[in-house]
Amino acid sequence: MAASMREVAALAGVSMGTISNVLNRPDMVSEATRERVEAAIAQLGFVRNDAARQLRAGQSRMLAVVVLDARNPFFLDVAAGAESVADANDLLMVLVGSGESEDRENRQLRLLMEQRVQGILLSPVGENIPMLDKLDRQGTPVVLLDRGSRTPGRSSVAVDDVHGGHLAARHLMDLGHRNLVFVGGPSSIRQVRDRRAGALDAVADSASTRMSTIWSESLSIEAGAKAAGRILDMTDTPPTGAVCANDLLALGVLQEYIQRGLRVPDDLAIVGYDDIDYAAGAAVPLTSVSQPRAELGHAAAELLMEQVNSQGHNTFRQLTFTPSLVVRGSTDHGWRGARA
Amino acid sequence: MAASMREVAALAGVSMGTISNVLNRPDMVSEATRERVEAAIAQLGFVRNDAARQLRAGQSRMLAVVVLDARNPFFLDVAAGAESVADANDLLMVLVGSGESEDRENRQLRLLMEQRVQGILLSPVGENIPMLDKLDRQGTPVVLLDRGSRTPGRSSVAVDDVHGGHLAARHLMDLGHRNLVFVGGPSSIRQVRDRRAGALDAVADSASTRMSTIWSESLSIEAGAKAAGRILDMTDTPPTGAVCANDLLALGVLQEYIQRGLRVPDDLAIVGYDDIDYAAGAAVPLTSVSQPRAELGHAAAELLMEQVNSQGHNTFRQLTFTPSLVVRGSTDHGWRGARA
DNA sequence: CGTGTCGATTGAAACGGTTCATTTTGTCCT
DNA sequence: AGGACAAAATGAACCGTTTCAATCGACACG
Repeated sequence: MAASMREVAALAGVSMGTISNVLNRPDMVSEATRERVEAAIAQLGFVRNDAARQLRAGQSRMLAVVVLDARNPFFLDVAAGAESVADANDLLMVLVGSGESEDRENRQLRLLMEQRVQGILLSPVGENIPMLDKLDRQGTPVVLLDRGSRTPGRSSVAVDDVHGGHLAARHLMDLGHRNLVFVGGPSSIRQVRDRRAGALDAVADSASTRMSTIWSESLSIEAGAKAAGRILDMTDTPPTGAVCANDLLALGVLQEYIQRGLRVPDDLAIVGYDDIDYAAGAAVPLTSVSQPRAELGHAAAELLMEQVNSQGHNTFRQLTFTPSLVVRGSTDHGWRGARA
Repeated sequence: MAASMREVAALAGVSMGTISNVLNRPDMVSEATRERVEAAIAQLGFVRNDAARQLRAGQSRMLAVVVLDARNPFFLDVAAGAESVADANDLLMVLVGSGESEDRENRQLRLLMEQRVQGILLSPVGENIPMLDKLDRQGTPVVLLDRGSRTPGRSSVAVDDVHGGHLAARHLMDLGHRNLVFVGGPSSIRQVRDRRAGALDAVADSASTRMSTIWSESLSIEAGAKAAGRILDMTDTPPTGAVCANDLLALGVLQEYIQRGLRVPDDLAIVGYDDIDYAAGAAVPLTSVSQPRAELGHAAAELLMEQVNSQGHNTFRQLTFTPSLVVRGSTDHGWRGARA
């Protein structure tokens, strides 16, 4: 059913080599021949078989982004950043979600390895990834996303989560809050630990400021709503400001407060993390620590292409981005947002 | 660098055919040989080259989902439904976002065609897709997502948007609203037109009910906020209920109302469409028309596998799902949601 | 001891492109 | 007309796997 190069060659009355030249180095072919070949291609509806091409070339024209949670808007924005690089190199960028399961992640990485993808941008589920060794032996470049890598033989792109946590807590302290609470979890996630550490660090600057921690089960809206209930139970020293490990948690806390007729930021000032689009769109727009999402993806993809192109003597690099704070209504009572 | 089957065969002291059998039909080889081969595979870190495999087999082990907007939670849920089918068939499901650009869609479809993917689930940007002809000629199965197809020679999975629109308007009418407004756009999008038509149909049942339309530029939160301003400008016959073409618009309207100190549903009852997770998480949880998102993806993937497996005499089918209404606080004042 | 059977293994031919050394064609100059 | 040289086109080897007819070895039976 699918026409092959051989048939195109027969129809156009040329050799297969010429067809290949028309496809890959058009200027090496005379005008007349090229037109004849192109007509034949159109007539037969020929589509180049990339399997055969990559069998010879040794690698495919795909770049894969494997993320922890394909539904988290943060990762989607990161992927969008990577896509611009893929476009520029005429590669197909493909998004694969591991759905927080290590088994799935392994299976998907295996399949991608078998595809001989050009490279993988990986935001891993767990701390140590046995599959990485296999990928290395196989020669598939990998760049770690959103996680600093300790090993020098690997490129990674990350955001300084400690600094981000610091910014969030500092902002609340600058507004006069002296009794803070950190909402996040599970503690097995590195990002959560780092952000908390940063906040604690900021709090340590002021002798009069305290920060407690509420460990949530996950990083979802529901977990945030539950956490709000536990904040309200802290009647002896009620917090006036909350630092949340991500925006979904923050949205959950916000929702629960409003549901109970309380006011934000009057009763509780809330800072989120990631600055996802839904943060600005909340009923009380969320102050959030903003990560350069697209730039993150872009930089990671660039590092990947660097590895792809520098066969042999790779230069690995660890990039760290700096987050910034976006102030909105959930902390600043007088805030009037600019509307796009 | 990457070990090939030939090397494994040499190390294990068997022929390539045997290696292939160990990989694909393990029970055809003797225990002793299999163990020897497996040891060799492990030692060399051999990974099967799918390019060569698919060159022989004629198709790859990938299934692609190409969606209009990879950031819309609705499509992500649909993709998750399709993924379960991919898993069951040991296929790699891959998500590709066309970012609402027809050029990109074309480019990506071309690259996928070259990959000889098993099939494509497509939620197209425009109304007519020239690339479909090429895919057909090439023999790549395609199932249209979220859009009924008029042509009998093609499978599709869609939701009855007219019915959904009807449900939304009917619900508001049942609550006593007699002055409605539909918010949606651009009108070039089929889903928007169908949902509006359904709502108009419901309104036609009651002589005392009216519905006007506000055409928005896009289906985003920002567009919803703008639309809210225009609703508030309708001072002669102020609407008391709004039917929105999707949840993002509804969230925008909601946000703007609350921002201005108005109350939902008291000042305006709002119905959204899609029932994305953020709908339930809004400050005033959104009543929404719920589509069976995961089932949609699941069914579409099943239809695709059907086409893949029934070489030759394909039986195409057009499936239509029925949406349902989920009532929450944005229309029902007395609503007290169950919290998970 | 020959013969038949059956499971395990082999070896070589595909699959559809790309590549590159080689041959053919075309042009220009003397 | 002949020779030199560049441009254009050729054709066969190669990439790594799968497949299948052919072969091998072991064992049972007459």
